[in-house]
Amino acid sequence: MGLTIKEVSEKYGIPSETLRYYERVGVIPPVTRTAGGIRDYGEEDIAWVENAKCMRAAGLPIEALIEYLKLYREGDSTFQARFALLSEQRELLLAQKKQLEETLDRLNYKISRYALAMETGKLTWE
Amino acid sequence: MGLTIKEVSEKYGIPSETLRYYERVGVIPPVTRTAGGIRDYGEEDIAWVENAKCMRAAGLPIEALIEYLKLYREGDSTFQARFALLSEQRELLLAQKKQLEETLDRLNYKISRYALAMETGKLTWE
DNA sequence: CCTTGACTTTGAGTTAACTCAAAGATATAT
DNA sequence: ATATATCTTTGAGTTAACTCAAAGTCAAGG
Repeated sequence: MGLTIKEVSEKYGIPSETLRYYERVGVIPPVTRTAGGIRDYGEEDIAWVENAKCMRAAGLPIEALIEYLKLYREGDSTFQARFALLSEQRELLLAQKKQLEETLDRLNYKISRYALAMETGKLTWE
Repeated sequence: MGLTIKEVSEKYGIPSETLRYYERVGVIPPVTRTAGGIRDYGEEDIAWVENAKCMRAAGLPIEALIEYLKLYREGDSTFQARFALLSEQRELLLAQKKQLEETLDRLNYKISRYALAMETGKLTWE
């Protein structure tokens, strides 16, 4: 009654191969199966997929996701380790964001100069 | 009177191999040389290195930098093309920034839940 | 029943951006 | 003069994260 792999693939724009790959290497837990052994993505499964998609889109390495899932499956004794893992990744993202902003500033400056240059026909300094 | 490749490498934390690679593929223009043919990075050369470092740190593809330099060396007739190129890259960075913020939100939420869980000993919902 | 899609395993291929190595020739600093 | 750094070219190796293909089996919908 859940979604097939194809449906999940289309809904989230993730190739079926990648979904299987994520499951195989442990980015997401084993997906619920039908009696016949076919993947039948339930709400939980989909939440994991969604999460993986979000984290990957921001550039978290697959290794971090794999490690997180591993800890998750080990139970409550890994709260601290999971907390540390997520905190570390947050630091990395914050650094990345800062870098992005720096680069955007530089890009904006250049772009504004080109806008001007295109009016006057020449770059006014540099 | 400028800097040697080693000095630039150390100053910017970019391996010498990468500096030569950037020059070879056209991420930066040919570097000034001594009479003996050894690279002698002047202010301009260094400005290009700095720029490449910044852009790469934000994830701009090398291809974009190569294309930019190619246009740059073609002269004033490419203002518009350069403007377009930079604008496109800016759009990509803005999208990336948005994604980063989304992911940070999700990460912060999770982290706060773990902080709570570590006090109380269990995850309070999910 | 038949077609279409899903399943598995295995292994190779791809892309970006380096990164390293080898070889032999010069150059520079002490 | 000598030790250390640079130079060139060429080509192979690396890493991450997929991506594709082959081969053969199985399941589900009409």
